[in-house]
Amino acid sequence: MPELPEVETVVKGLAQVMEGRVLTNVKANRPNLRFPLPEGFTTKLSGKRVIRLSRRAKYGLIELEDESALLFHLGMSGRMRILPKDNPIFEKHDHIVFTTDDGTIIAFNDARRFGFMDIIAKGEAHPMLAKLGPEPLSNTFNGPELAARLKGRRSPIKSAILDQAVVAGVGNIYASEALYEAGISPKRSAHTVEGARAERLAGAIRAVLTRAIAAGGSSLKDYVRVDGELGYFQHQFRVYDNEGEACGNDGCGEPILRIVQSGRSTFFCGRCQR
DNA sequence: ACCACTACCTGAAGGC
DNA sequence: TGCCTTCAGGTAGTGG
Repeated sequence: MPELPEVETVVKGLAQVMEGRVLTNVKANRPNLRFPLPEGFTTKLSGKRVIRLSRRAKYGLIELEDESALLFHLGMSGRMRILPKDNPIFEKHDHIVFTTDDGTIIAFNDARRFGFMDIIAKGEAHPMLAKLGPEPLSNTFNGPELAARLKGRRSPIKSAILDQAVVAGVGNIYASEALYEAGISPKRSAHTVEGARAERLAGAIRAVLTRAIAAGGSSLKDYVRVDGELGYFQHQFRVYDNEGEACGNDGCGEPILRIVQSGRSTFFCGRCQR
């Protein structure tokens, strides 16, 4: 589920309850998520003060006072839940539980366990962050930057923008949404997206992600829902999961199509996207 | 280097 | 009611 906007919303929500607080207790209810938890996971975190929360691509970072950091990825089904202090109710798949010095309990819940966590030591770079492409919301991300990374690629553009080395943080939903907004067919060969077309796609990626983050921030009270769920809000998708619905572009109305590319669903308008 | 495919794991939804 | 199949928003690893 979580793509860049969801992770951003989760990070903002976690910041509200974690920043400046000490992790008085960290509990792992199992030894592994997608990967084994690192040696000494809970003891390396316990007693440390959280300095700030940040995000890179779809990764969240909990930065600690000793300049180490907890890196987390939500995978497909990962959620962060802030439990009510007076009556914390745990659920199935609450794998990692954090307690802060003001008694707040945060549970990482992940049914499918495609998510993972790791600890980055002071001064080290994490290998999973090393290969990432540009942040789509940074001011260095633009048409020429995108075109340069698509150069020589013969795969469909939809598959190419799912590659985190091309642009970091776009997932299956926003790939379809951005291509629709840019009027580019998901089947178009990636290397033909250059010049004005690449500029349009870079702008569409930025716009779609920005809108999704805004929807998270405005429909959640400061990113934390009353039930404690972070980052999951009502999306308004224009094509994703809308197979057969009428295209909403002025004067179109063609049914939205669904195809499979690299084993993943793609939704698009066969008339508006070329 | 690139690209398609598989594996990882659980749960929800649909067909019968 | 239950059994079976298919699908799900991610990414590392493999082999062509």
